[in-house]
Amino acid sequence: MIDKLFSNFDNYLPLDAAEREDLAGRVIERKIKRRQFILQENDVCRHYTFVAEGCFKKFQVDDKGTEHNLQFAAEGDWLMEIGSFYFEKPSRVYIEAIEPAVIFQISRQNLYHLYDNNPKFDRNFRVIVENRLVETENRVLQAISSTAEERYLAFIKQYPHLLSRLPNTQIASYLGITPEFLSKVRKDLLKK
Amino acid sequence: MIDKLFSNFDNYLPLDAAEREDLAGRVIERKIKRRQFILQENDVCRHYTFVAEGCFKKFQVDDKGTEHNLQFAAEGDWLMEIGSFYFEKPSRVYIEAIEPAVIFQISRQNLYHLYDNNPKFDRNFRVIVENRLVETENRVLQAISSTAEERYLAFIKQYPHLLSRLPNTQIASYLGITPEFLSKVRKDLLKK
DNA sequence: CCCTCCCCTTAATCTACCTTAAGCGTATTT
DNA sequence: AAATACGCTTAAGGTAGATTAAGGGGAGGG
Repeated sequence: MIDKLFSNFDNYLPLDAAEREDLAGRVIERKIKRRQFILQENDVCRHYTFVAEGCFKKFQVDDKGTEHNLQFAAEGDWLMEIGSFYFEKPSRVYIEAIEPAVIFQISRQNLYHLYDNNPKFDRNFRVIVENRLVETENRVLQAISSTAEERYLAFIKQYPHLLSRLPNTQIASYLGITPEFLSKVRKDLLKK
Repeated sequence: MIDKLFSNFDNYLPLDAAEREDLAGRVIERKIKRRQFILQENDVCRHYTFVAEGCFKKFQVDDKGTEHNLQFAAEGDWLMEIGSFYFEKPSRVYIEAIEPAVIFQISRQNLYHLYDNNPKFDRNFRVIVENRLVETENRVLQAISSTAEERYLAFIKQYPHLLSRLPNTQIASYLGITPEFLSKVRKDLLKK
């Protein structure tokens, strides 16, 4: 299972045998049940999480109790609350498993160890964060400039593998609309 | 003027004399006029930009020709199109000066040189990107969960120094609403 | 295997926000 | 100093999307 973690780095700067060993000694493998939380509001986010199997949602809850999905993460994705992780501040988000999952987690201490001892890790984790930033800026743009229908079509295009695995209520929350309205959007699209 | 660049790093890991010298030799100082572009759509973003004086907007233009502001950057802020910069892809955004400005720019090559030769730069630029990510995720959350009035109030709170310097049309574009509706929001707030 | 809790959908009413159009004041340019 | 462009506002009418309420189907957990 840890091979999935290793091969994730092949997308960036691949790891050699020694680096894989170093990494393997610094991550913890965990099995997570459906609906289990790996981060709750007000807790400090103490790990970078790599998803080897399963699917998570990262979301915030407003004063009315409504959830707002900020990110989905499935196999091969990284997941963290970056502000909480680096500054050890209480998290404002929850991270919850949507499916049974297997993850690898690395602590801040161990991550810094990797950064300090090998520039390749440094570069790799930089690119991981940069990719998240690109994705997130795209979302801001879509949110301020596109209709719900356009955003739904963009979601389908960008995350086809998630479409069949997520209930529409979760997708609606991600798109920033109500499940009822997503239902209407989907119906209107079928007519076309 | 370059002292503003140096002292920006005091927010993270401060630079010593040798590091300042190294950095100074690798940045270019430029004076930018009002309405001048430092990045246009389809050009590759070749620099990280530090704003020492003045103010910029980073925006995207949709098919109807409408501008959508993704970021404002004033004194002490960093500015780049990260996807274009690292992957040398054509930019989808414009960066334009709203006021006459003085900036320092560093090329990818020189930035990598700093990364490779001193972990402190590495760490500093990582934090700069991480902070952008935190800010951008906040914006996504606001966009999908708050009303225009709430977003306007949050903007005032987060960027009070920008409020008096930006025309309301630009703020409206940042908030994802029309100038006419922002005008109404402001009127309604005054009544309260 | 049953029960309960999700999840999806439809439809009516309501509201936040957009569009268009027009008028006015103040910078910027010539 | 005139000309022009730009920014702010108001208001009427229109649309995207929220809210509320209700019913039916399917899956997970006991």
